Amino acid sequence: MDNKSAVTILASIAQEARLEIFRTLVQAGITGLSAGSIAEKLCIPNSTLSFHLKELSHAGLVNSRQESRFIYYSANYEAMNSLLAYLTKNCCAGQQDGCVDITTCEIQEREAIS
Amino acid sequence: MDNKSAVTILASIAQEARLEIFRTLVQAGITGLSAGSIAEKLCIPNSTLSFHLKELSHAGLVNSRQESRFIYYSANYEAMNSLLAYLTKNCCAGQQDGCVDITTCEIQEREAIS
DNA sequence: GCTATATTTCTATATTTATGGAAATATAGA
DNA sequence: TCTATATTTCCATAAATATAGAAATATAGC
Repeated sequence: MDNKSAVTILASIAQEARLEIFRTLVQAGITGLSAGSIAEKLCIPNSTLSFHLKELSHAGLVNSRQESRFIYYSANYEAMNSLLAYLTKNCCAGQQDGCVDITTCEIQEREAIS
Repeated sequence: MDNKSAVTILASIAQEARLEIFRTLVQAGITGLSAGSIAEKLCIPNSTLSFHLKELSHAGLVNSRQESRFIYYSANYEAMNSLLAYLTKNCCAGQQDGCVDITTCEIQEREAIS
């Protein structure tokens, strides 16, 4: 991850409609949702949604796959992961004085097991 | 955290100069850096830097404090934390199929102890 | 109060971005 | 091939954002 691609990714979700779309996809899981069902769920006109999905795809934050006449969009979790790691990289220069404490599902899972 | 404030925060770092400034502050720790030293370190004209710092402050991503003639800017780790939590909230609808795995310094610390 | 230093505000220009209707382009079943 | 459905592209307009020089505003030491 470098500055430019992080900016592209951040810009892709620095917009109300797109952030809503992205979070919907994050919650939808790897199967994702079709463009039409996103449009319906979030009340976004098709052409506008298409524009936003293109922005998200272009940034690499969402993946898409065709299935019959439908195109399914899904969150790219690896990209999200890389972005968050980039933002917090070398946080506090290695000191632990107030740093981020993110616990997402994989970590919750790991801790539940141990 | 809601959609609007997340967008404000994301927009504040969805710009090359500001992302660089923010990451510099994240790495600088709670003491932060003076406006002048940021300008010098990143080769950004004062007026431009001032504009960007205002954006970051307004979004709540950085704090500032006056110390003699200097103004020190520092990362707001709580705000960063909230943002990352918002982005990954209810990730994969509770399933663990490819989710984010962020481990920042507090977690590293906790794991090093245990 | 004067001077030097630190930072911000003002200003104008250039650039990028968001919106949604209408038309165009796929895809697949009959 | 015809038709219905799904999605994207085209387009024009409106709005927001980035840039940096010059001027203005703090702050502190003498």
